[in-house]
Amino acid sequence: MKTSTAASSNTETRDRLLEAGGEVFAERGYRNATVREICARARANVAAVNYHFGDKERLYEAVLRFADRCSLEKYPLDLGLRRDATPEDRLRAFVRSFLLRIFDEGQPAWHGKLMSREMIEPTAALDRIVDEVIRPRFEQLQSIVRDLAPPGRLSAEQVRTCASSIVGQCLHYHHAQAVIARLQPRLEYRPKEIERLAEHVTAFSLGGIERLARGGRR
Amino acid sequence: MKTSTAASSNTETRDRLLEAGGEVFAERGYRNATVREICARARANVAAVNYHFGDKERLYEAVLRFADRCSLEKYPLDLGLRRDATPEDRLRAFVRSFLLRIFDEGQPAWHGKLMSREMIEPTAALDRIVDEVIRPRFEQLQSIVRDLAPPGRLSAEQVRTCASSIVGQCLHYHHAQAVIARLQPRLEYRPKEIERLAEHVTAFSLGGIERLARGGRR
DNA sequence: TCCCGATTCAAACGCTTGTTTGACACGAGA
DNA sequence: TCTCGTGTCAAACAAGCGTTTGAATCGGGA
Repeated sequence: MKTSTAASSNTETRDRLLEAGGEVFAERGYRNATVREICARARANVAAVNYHFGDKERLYEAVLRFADRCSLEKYPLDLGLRRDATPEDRLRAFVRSFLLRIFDEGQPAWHGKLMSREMIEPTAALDRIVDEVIRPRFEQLQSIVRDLAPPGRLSAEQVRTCASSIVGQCLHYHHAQAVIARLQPRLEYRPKEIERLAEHVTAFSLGGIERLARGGRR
Repeated sequence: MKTSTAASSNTETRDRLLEAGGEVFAERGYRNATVREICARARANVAAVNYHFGDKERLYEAVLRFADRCSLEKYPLDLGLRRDATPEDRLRAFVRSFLLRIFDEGQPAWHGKLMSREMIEPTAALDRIVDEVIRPRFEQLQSIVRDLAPPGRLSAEQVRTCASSIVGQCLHYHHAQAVIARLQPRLEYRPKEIERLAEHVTAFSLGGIERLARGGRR
């Protein structure tokens, strides 16, 4: 029966597997995550994944969809801005939201980490993720970039590479954490540092777009 | 005996293992690379790695050192510039060299790929790599950034984050290849495209530094 | 009370991994 | 010619992986 009974300790096993799966997949990536560790964290038997989801891959897909739902609630696509926000504010909000999602340690902390994992170590789920999650956000960023330059000053390719440059900067701080920590010890990613980072990436990118819109070499 | 004999088919097994190891480690990362595939590509027995290097990890270390040596020959630290090159030219040369190393398909094509792997999926070798390879290049980039702004206009932290932004942009095009290919089909990384990419990253970053050096928000 | 479907569990399966083993081949030095 | 060190090889090993199995457990409806 689906109704919660005394047999299941509070939350259903299925839900605990989704939660534990999110954690472990985000930490280790799909391939290096083990079903055994996920089940251990969910306080479930090794066979639980296969019983509830079929196999490891379909658990992963379920985790991704679950993460999407949670994340869209917490970080809506409109970034919580008013319709008449300036392009500059929209860029700032985009970058802030991006960084917060990646470094989030809160409830479903792992959505951003799962996405950034998937970008560098793709699985069979990548096609769907690109279509449903990444492309919409990327289009949104491109439209912000377009609005930041006088009309017609940036080619379609320039808009695209600018957007890539912005995304690349944000992801770098997460991917290369191990290296950055060694290059600059005693750096922590507390909320305050993330705000400074967001401010830096925003300003740096505004400068980059500005210069490209100015055209030519100098 | 070390002297080449009729028994070894042309190049020594040890050398072929280094070469094959470089390829496979660069393609799959340390963990997902298998000794069996490396040995197969090197046309050697499965036991060859353990005989010549002790274990997989020490083969990896040997591959890294080997790659370092090859790479330093092809891409010298001075970037082949004259002493009186402008900071702008030095940045352009740095970015170009960085991208070429990552996308290189030539002889020891895998040095850049190995480094970029190590940054996002560190192994026990990371500490040494940061000290001997990454930190020197990063200091070099920071000094370029400093020279691009009027003296005293950028804080030490700003110089550091600018350098990170530049590195992040370059690495992104490599790490996120799978996603970028889906966002923009029929994109190839031929030498010509890499030059355009280098020009973009350079210009974008010059704009970013410029704006930050100008100070304040706008 | 009995039975049934849903769920959990320990144990095992088949596979891949890195590593070890012992036999074998071969050129050089005595 | 015999011996020895170096290198190669097929085969096996132990450990870890995802998955399967068949029995045990439990509540609710007949």
